[in-house]
Amino acid sequence: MAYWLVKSEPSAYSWDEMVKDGATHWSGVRNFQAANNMKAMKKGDECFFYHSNEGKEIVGIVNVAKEYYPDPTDKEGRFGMVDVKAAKPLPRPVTLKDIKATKSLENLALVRQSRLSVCPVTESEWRVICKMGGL
DNA sequence: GCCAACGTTGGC
DNA sequence: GCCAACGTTGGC
Repeated sequence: MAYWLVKSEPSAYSWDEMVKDGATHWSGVRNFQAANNMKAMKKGDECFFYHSNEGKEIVGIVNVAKEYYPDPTDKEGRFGMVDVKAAKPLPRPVTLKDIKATKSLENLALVRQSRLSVCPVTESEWRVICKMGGL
């Protein structure tokens, strides 16, 4: 079991929409590093759902429902996507500010590489954030 | 709205 | 294969 963090701008696709849809195609990623991370995802892996730009907080958890396959929105055919389904919300959203103030999360990929839209989370980081989020 | 960081593109 | 120019992301 591996852990990840995926970002979305609420104005583009928010957690509320994610919950309403139940499941969605995580399409539109056009960054090789992010795509490589998606390639490494296995069915059942858990991902934090992070709101960038507005909110700047982790609001929920989604599961990988389908592993990496071609993204039909990429005409070049170079990138792929995964399917994710909504799992559960965090009782208390964990903000970027909280994360930055937490010593054990200083190496979180989200903090170190703020532009990477799909990044890995270690098991210990996962546990720390879950605890902060009230799970 | 600004700007820093960084990935990508394209000329050489 | 290097590197400058450019575009985009995302925090502030």
